[in-house]
Amino acid sequence: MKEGPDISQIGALIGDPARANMLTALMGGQALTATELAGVAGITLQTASSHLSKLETGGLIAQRKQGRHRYFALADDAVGLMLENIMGFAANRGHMRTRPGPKDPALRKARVCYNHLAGDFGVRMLDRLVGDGDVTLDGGDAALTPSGETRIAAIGIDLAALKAQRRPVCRTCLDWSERRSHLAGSLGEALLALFIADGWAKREKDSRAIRFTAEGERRFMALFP
Amino acid sequence: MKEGPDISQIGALIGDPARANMLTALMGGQALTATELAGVAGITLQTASSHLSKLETGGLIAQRKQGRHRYFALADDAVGLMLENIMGFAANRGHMRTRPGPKDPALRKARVCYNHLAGDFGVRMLDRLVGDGDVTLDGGDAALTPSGETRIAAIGIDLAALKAQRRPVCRTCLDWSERRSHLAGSLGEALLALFIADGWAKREKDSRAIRFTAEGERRFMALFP
DNA sequence: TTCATACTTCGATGATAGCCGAAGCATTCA
DNA sequence: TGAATGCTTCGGCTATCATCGAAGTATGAA
Repeated sequence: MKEGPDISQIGALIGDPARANMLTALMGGQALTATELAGVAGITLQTASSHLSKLETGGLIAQRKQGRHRYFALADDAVGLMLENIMGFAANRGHMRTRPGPKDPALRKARVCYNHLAGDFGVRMLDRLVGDGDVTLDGGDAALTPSGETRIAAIGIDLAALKAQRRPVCRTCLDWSERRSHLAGSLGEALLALFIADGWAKREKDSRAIRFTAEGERRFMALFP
Repeated sequence: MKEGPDISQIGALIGDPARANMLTALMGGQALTATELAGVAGITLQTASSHLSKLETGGLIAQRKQGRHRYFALADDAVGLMLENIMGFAANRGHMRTRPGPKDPALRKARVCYNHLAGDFGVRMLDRLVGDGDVTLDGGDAALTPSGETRIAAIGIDLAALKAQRRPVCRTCLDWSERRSHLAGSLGEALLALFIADGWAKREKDSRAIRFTAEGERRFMALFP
């Protein structure tokens, strides 16, 4: 026995409630300071610092120093994909944090998944792109077809800039609430950023929820009917 | 905060080395007794029993009584998919169990992923089916096209029987060694079972590795060139 | 320089949980 | 019926680790 990767180290990192809360908060996509993360986990700064260093050596998060602040964020997309995957399983087995709160429907409708759009809206968008032949799927990978490139460029995304990066442009990510995939990768990130920059939607304070304005929702539905 | 599913419970279950070893062993797909699982985890029967009851109430495994034996197995496909996903991440971050052993190449070539074929062979098979237009992908879901149904039936799979079941016929599963998807679902299970029943391949003892005979490999390559 | 903020490190404490020995059920076999 | 096997439950031990107070380091502001 003793073959293959060791999942217990990753599991142990996620297994502590304080660390799990921090990771869930970081799934919101914004980099947070140690003090903020201590707040969401409900622990003191010292304890949080200890947790954060463990998460960092485990490769789950990365920090960026900026002045006297240290901003922590998920290490990369892969962490977000894995966490969303586990969330899907947990939701499936009834491992919910508490009773479903009032924010639950909003989360299921539209939320941030690390850096891209998830929930009903996110799934709908990918469904439409695939259905129209603009995106092809190949396992966890995805790719834009020529017609898709035209469509995305028409929306106002600078595709050349995305392709210049090393990370994949298109990826799929399993949605925990819809149990279907939505669009991740640098394109997924750019699309969400565009929706927010154009005022179609904005992030709720201290939550992963995304709220579309009436006008924004109308335009979104027009783009992905 | 405190929104969405709680990943810490799942993480804690996977986070203990003994339990992680048991789950990895069960990824081999065969149901094992408490005594056997205690062996792979390197602990006594009493301790193993305690771990197993935790895994069961957590929804990760299920037991089947048979005479004076109790056979434990992963609860369902979803558990296998999640574990393989975490393994992929762990391998990616260098969380390996030990140094890569002699069995490592064999595992990467072909192995069992709960109940279906994984590794290079598994990925190749799905690639071919998708490339030939026999399987279409849609996020984590997949579906057979009419031409695919003909092809699968020609191989000798009773598709009607698979469709009669409630579980999905086609699913994709992210492969930890190849970092691409292979075919899961009842069709993935049926195909592996067929390869073994026809003597093309057989399971290695006490390992997830699958060894193809020379003749079996030739036939497999002819089917999925 | 002095003070304040942001965070880390050290040290001590306490609770959790893994672990095993022993005893208790349940099933099968002789 | 008695003995053996397979597994669970109980009780106590121990080690780990999360936690926080206190002290230390680093950056920025006054």
